Amino acid sequence: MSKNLLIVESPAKAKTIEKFLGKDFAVRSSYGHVRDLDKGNQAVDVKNGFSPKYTISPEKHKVVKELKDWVKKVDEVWLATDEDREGEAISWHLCEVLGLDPKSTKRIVFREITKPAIEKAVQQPRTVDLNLVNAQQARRVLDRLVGFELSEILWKKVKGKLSAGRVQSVAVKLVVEKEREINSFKSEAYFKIEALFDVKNEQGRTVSLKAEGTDRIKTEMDAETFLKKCIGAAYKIQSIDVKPLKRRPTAPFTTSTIQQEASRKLGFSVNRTMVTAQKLYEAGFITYMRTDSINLSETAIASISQEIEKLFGKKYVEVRRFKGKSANAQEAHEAIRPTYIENQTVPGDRDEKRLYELIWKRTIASQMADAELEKTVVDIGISTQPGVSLQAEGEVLKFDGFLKVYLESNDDDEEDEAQGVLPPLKVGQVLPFNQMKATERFTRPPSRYSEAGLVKKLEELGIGRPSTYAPTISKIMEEGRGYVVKENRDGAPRAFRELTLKDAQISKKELSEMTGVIKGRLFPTDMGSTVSDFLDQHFDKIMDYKFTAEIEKLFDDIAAGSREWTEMLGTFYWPFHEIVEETMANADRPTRERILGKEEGTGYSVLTRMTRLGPVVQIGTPEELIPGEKPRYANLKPGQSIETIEMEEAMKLFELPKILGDYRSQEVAVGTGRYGPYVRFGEKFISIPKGEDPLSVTLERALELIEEREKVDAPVASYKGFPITKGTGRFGPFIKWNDTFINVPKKYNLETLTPEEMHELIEGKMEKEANRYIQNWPDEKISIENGRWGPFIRFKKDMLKLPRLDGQKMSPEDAALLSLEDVKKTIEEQVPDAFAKKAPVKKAPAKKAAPKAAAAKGAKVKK
DNA sequence: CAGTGAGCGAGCTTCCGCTTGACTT
Repeated sequence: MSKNLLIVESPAKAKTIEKFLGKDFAVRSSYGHVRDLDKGNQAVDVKNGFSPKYTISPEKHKVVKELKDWVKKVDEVWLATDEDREGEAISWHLCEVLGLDPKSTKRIVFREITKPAIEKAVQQPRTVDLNLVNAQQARRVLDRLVGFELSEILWKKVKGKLSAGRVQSVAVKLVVEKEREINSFKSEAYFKIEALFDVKNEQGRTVSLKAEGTDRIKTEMDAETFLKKCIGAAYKIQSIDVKPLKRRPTAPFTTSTIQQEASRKLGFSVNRTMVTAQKLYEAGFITYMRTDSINLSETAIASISQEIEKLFGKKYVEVRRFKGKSANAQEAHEAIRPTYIENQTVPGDRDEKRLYELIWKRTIASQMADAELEKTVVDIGISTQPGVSLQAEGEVLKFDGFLKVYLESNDDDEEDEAQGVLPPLKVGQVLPFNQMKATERFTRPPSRYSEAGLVKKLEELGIGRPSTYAPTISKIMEEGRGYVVKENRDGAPRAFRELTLKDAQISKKELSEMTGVIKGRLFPTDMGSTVSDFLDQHFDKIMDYKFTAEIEKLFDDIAAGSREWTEMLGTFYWPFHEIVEETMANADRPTRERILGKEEGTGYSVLTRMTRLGPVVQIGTPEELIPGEKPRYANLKPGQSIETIEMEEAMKLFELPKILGDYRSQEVAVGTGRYGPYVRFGEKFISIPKGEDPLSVTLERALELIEEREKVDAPVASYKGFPITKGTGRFGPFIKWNDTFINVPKKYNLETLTPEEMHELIEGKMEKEANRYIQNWPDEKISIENGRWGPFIRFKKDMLKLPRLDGQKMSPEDAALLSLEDVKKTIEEQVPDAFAKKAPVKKAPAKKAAPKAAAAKGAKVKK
């Protein structure tokens, strides 16, 4: 029987430490916080010194019970939660819950999970630092008060279920402000000079030497003048400047930097990065992944150096100890690194392998020598234009150092052409001219945040913690909340001019390039900018980027014992609360009206407006309309914003949907919906091909589309009673059966496909999915399938349980016999409203008001 | 894949930080 119980936060950590400490210690985990403020609105008694009401989190009851049992069994309990504010609080909450005395229970800390570090920690126990605990309580209570009171204002003034908080609201504001910066950015055109000379290289072959003008030229006329002056000029090398250059590796990963690099190099979302890292951590391959520290343990540094020496040789080793510089770092852990640096790869899925490789390389590189380069700048004079020169640049890698394994990538895809080696050149050398170009370029607006880019910015501002970066990003993009959306945008072609001087002739060309292609960047929605502006207007202090940093200083004072936590809360809360009350009572609902113009014919105003249901364009105001007439509304389409939409675009929203006519006594209409422009034929929707303007679709064209579709939908054969259809889609020719698309391999001809061949294809596909397929109801998106643990119901994208037979799980055979009705009933038990076409809107007449409700009604005073 | 759009009504929603839950492809 163990004499000691040691409690840490993470179960994976517990496992490792148990090995280090031997059989006198049982090591268990708290799984993070075990208690939190009560869920409801009464958890903080503001009038009573902000006294907080804590409860054990429902999902932690089991953990707490197990820990209690352990406490009874052992002689001594050691609290070994993380060495930061939250960790200290967890220890204190554990004392409270487990009935331990915080003044005498042993508290130990270590920043690295290594045997010496833990043995040393056990030699130096202290007790729980109540000042630090109070700093955490202040943080927790402040976040609750700010979050709930701001959210409640939004419910009243904007829309229910919205949320606001110290972290998320600032994150949204960053995205909103970036968008405004981009919208107000005026791109300027300029001309860039690039000349090519014919020079001999070391092997005597003629190669091109590229040189660029040092200044931007403003207009086409100036560019032409420049080129004209160059006709017949001599180009002589005036100077050659050779400079040694060093590049040093970046620090090992933190949560924020791994998110950025995995985003740039692997295209991972921050969530995918964290999920993958968690798996690697649980498997014991990497150290803890939620960290703000760039520090490596001494044992790690030693083994990394050894590994580098083994792999690349001694001269590649350079021991580095990185110093943290992030605003709000608490550094309770190490940087993210492989636990065993000898493992260059690990088992696991593709994501795990790739992320691990990235971590391994970054860690190795961080302890490697600088890369040494030699940068050459050649200055070339133009005989006809004294004072003006061209520059050629070259870079030679003298020693690769850490570049042997790792190069950090850049977020902004600036044209960072690799500069190569220059041919041999001498000062005074005259260069044979080949050609010169003046190309039109454009200044670029700032780029929108990627998920990881936003995390980086938040970290710089000291807002949020490693464990919350990914959840915060998800939160502001959440369905229903939708302050921010991640989007791709197709680019648009842009014309640019190019002037070329060759053989003493100047020629002009107009070319085209794609511009504005966007992949996975964050855009604010109109709800996002509305809420952000509203909060900014009334709560500028909390929306200030410096707010967190300022209160962090006060939390530090509390932690140092020089400030009382409830006093700090009082100083903050009461003025804040006064603004809350004032805003609740008097602030206008933000409608964000913007007049776009007058409608032709009626003369009614056309304006944008924010409604409870989202952003709209409205025609006609109550003052203009004749009594009984209602304003007309149109919803904005994805990608449009009430902030930027203009008259012409706005009026188009009212042109669709449009009825084109009748065909076979069914209505034919054209419109544009959530999934893009469509032609509707009776109940059937047919997508209009990409690039075709729905407004230009005539009845004739619509019938074409309908017939095309009918050809695809017309059954050409059947299998097991279900029709087979065929067509050509995005991925080539297919046949479709029972809602399943089956690709037609090249050896078949789609046109002449026989029913037998189709059956062959279907059976082939089914064989592949034999394990999955049992029964399928195509129209209902319901199927019964066979999973690893037996049969289950797939309903849309959900996987649901099957009913039990005599308390037993159903066999696949039994499951296959179920009728659609039985299955639907089972689904309804698990997913309420699963088959409700539309939620019943009309409610039963209001119940008699309960006395309490009546009192509340009377108490509410309208401004 | 359209229509709703104001405000009320009754009772719901909401914060930030720590952790890993878990029955399925």
